[in-house]
Amino acid sequence: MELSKRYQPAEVEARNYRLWEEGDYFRTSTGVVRGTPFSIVIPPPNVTGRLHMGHALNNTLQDIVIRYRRMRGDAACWFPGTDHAGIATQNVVEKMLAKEGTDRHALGREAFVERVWEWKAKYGSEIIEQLKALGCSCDWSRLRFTLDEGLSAAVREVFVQLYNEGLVYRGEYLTNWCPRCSTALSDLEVDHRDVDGALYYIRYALETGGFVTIATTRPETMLGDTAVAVHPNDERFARLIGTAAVLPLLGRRLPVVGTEAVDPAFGTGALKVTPAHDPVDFDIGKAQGLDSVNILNPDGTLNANAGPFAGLARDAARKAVVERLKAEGLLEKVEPYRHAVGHCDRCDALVEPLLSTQWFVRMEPLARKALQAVRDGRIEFVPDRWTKLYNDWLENIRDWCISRQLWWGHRIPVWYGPDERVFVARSAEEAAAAARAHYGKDVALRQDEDVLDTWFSSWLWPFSIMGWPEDTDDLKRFFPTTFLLTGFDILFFWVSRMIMASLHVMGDVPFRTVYITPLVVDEKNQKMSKSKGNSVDPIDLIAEYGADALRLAMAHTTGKGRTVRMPWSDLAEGRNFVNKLWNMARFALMNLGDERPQMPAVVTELEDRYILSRLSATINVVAARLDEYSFHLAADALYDFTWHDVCDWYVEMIKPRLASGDPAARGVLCHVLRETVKLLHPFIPFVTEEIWQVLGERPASVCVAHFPEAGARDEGAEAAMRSVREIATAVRNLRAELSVPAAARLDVLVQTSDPVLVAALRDKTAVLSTLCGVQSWDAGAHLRPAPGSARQILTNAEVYVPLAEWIDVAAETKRLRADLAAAEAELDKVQAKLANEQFLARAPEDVVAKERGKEDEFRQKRDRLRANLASLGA
RNA sequence: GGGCGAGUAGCUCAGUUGGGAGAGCAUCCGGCUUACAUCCGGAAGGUCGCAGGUUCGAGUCCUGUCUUGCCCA
Repeated sequence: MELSKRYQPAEVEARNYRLWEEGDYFRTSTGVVRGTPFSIVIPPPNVTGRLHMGHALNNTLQDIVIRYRRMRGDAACWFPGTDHAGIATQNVVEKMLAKEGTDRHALGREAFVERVWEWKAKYGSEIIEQLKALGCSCDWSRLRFTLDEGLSAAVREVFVQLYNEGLVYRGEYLTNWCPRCSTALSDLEVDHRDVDGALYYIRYALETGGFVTIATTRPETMLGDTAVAVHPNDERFARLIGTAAVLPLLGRRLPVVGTEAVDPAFGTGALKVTPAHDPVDFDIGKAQGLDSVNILNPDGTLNANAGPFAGLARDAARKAVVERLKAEGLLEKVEPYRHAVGHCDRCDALVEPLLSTQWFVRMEPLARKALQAVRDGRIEFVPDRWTKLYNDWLENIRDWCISRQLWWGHRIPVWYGPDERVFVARSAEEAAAAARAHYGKDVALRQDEDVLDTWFSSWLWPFSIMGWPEDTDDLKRFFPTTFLLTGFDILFFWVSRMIMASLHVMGDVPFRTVYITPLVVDEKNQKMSKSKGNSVDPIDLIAEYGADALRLAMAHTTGKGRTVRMPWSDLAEGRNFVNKLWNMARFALMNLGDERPQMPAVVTELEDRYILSRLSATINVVAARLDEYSFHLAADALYDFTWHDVCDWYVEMIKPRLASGDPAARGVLCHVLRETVKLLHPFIPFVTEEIWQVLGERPASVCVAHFPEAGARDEGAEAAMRSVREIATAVRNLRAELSVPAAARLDVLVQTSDPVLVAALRDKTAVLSTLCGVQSWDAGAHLRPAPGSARQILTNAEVYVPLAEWIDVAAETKRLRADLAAAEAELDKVQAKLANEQFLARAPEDVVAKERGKEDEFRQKRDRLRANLASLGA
């Protein structure tokens, strides 16, 4: 058998993913009912997207869970798919058109949408391929896209249902408008950031004479002012209420109104009111019955209402307005001012509050059910601190603006009659029929031009992906899903909304457990993003370290914090670990040849008993940690077991037995390798599959093998091994401290009254000799060290090595004195505790007993050290 | 302004109901020992941010405070 000395991930990964696909192992049948259903729906990545570190993290963890469940015998199904991502995708294709020197308007709607589909056909599967490169074991036969016909039908169905229930409505409200994307946005899609701006103080003449000064951060919006507001209790201004001011530059008459919405402490205490362009002003306008003057075109330039400023872009308009005010002596002063400004989530353009007619979802009734589902435990967040954020958001929820002035997405299923009467229907035919019934004849209907917010399809994902509104086998079997894993950045966007939609539409939760992953950040704790230039391409990492290494790094860094640092050192560590495992397998196979020996009927050798006990312990730990989604702890346990227990001690200890062809050692080694490979498979699927294939095990792929079952622990063997390891370490330590040449063979004398240790040492003499470079051992209760022996004092034993030629008595004395000081300090601590009557009275018995045990140990060690110092003449 | 994280070895972080401070990397020393130098053996390194409190006992619980990050307004 020819196995490379170093593990070569690239070739192995491609070959084994092919093996999985050809074996159809990830496909979960609905026909044959086997195992408990365990389902996950993938957070659908954007079709335009490429894999980023967040995906690498999330999908690794999901894959670990699903592979683990599959091996446990559950009917594990991971539903994959992609999201049409309205704005993002449209932006990408528009950019492409711009390069061609054209734009979507020149193309027209139909041709444009056609182009996007072409684009999707060409590039939309890239991210799927990248998920495969990561090793994701999704059931690809169930791959869906949010714009598929079935999922679109779900969108229309829900829209119609909610409309009929009065939960979807149309109205003219102030919405967030992105002039660059030229569409309305929901509140969630606006990113508020503090920016350095200015506060402009502007004088508004009063009809009664004099003027009032107002302060604003957006002077150009004055063109849309329809009032001036002051606080009714503000002595400075109260008398003005009921009078009027004159809007500078345009001369519009502005009533002065009183409202408690004004903060007298901000600016001058007088507020300009622009109902069409500010949320606070909008509310004031409604309450006071003020006019609204919209001064913006959809592209962000000023419209005819801006008078002489019409046609200017926003920033140009601001400059022009400020210049004119200055020229007319109406600009009192300008102060630097830092304030939060809304930016478009997608393109980073400044968002404008704009009065427009949009479709909304009434959220409060949906939110109530969603809160209840988490409150009564039908849905659980891990870590559970996210519950609070979820509750806070839902308790203060605002209606959701769902219409988007885009072409790429689900067209709003609303048709208008000649008299603008609204027909909400699942299809044009259904709308036409409704219109016919209403008008008594066929009329031409016009469908709403807008599309729905992408999230309006994503929030149906857990059931639309299973074929709803059809009544499918998948829905019966896998809905509600078991587990959802995603980042906290879409807790509101997606997770909460799925819960709301599912409870309302399906009458059940969409999933039972939500695991919220940390966010991957860079060395400076900054969020990774392409625009910042600090993002890392996981595909590059896979090329450099291998997919398994990346996965192990992801699992290993995932604690319970809110962020994880880009795990550079874990990547190398993961690569090394995979290579270590690979070489362990290589070594085993070199020894086993073509045989796959059985375990011995009775396991007698200490190290065999030990490794089997450790294997059982590790199986239990890994299963328990995975069941509670503590990925890092599971990874730690695997790492320790494989590297230290198996490679460092077990394999080293059985080398002599393997050399002599001992069947027990061969059988146990084969068993341990097989079980370790299965145990590791969910984390590092590629290398474990490769080893599985070389082993020629059944079943034909490790991904459908049974997860290991823990046997009984053997505490005696574990304890004996601990002692033996301690002795070996003591000898090695002496060699290193005294710079004994590697080739020198030592004679070692272990004085101990522990019969188990004596027996173990006598039993393992040969092995220990190899491990520590020893030629002769003597162990017993009443041994006397030869003069000039170096010594290591352990709790239950003294290790003596005659090393007259390397020993420096002064140095030896110094070392022992340091050990003595440490032992005495520990003893003092324990004795102080035991002298404390409160402690004896109040601490639990087992704790007191443990302290007494420690006192005994430390005293023994101290006495041994004192005696040894005395014998050195110190 | 409100909320939520994080502050433990030089670095990155573990530390599961309060009961002997850990790992990896980096450093230093010694080794190409026949699976692996992506390796093996050994060592050094910490008043657990600070100040109080609860407790027989606090890295762990409570209060305050500082530093830092994120979310919401």
